[in-house]
Amino acid sequence: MKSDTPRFDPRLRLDNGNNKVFGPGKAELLKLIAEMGSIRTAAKAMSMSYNRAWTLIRDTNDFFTKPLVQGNRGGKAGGGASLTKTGEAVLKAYLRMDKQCRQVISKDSKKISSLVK
Amino acid sequence: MKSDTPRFDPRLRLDNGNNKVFGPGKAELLKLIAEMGSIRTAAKAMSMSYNRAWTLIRDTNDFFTKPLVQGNRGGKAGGGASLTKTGEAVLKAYLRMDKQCRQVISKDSKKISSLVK
DNA sequence: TTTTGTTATACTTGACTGAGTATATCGAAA
DNA sequence: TTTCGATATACTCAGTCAAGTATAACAAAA
Repeated sequence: MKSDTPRFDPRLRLDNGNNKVFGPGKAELLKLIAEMGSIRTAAKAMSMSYNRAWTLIRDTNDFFTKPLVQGNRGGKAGGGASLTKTGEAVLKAYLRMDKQCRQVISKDSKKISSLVK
Repeated sequence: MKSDTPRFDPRLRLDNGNNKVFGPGKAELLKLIAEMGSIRTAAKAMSMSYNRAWTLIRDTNDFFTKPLVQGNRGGKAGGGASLTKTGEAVLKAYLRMDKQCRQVISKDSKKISSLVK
């Protein structure tokens, strides 16, 4: 049973007034880095330039009291990146929020979607 | 008890692939139009140009099977705008979703926010 | 000490987007 | 029939943001 009717997407964003501290994009990026162990590979998986990904991570690391991503240069494989404990905690909490939101909006989301062309 | 710690904002967006069909901006605009009875006044209240507001409404009306906003030209007051039944229904459902999301994310939102500089 | 593939960083360019501007349209009331 | 303040619509312009490009730094292994 597949539905191609568009549904609401809860885009949870944390903003500090001037900057987009954390949102769905950074969450997805963190998730992919955790899975793949590389900023470069994660960026490619999102069809995002490495530059953009790196900039997002640099900013993210700056916004929090402790960095969320740790990068490692050199070595046989050239290097890699992984989530810190803090990064894992933030990602986990974010994913939980996202899931819960999708659950509570389900009914109204369908209702509104049914009125869309 | 006021807290100036930034919190997550659930930005519920309905997307049809190419277009942002409905989201927090249009919801706010509809809400203000309902309250004020005018696109112009509502736009000003959001520090938004009338043009921008009108364009958003035109698109919104196009996206749905029935228009959400009805504009009236002429008359003593020059005209005005109001929500249709559909518009009221969509806005009401959206606001309900928004409220429920804020409730379910409360705990995790605080948790993540506490890690922000 | 050369190779390798990644992270780290600066700079330039092009596309998108909203603001601004201008103008036409409308219809009730004066 | 003139006025009035709003809706309705088409343009142009500037600022923002991401993509692209280029290059340095790095450290383990061959």
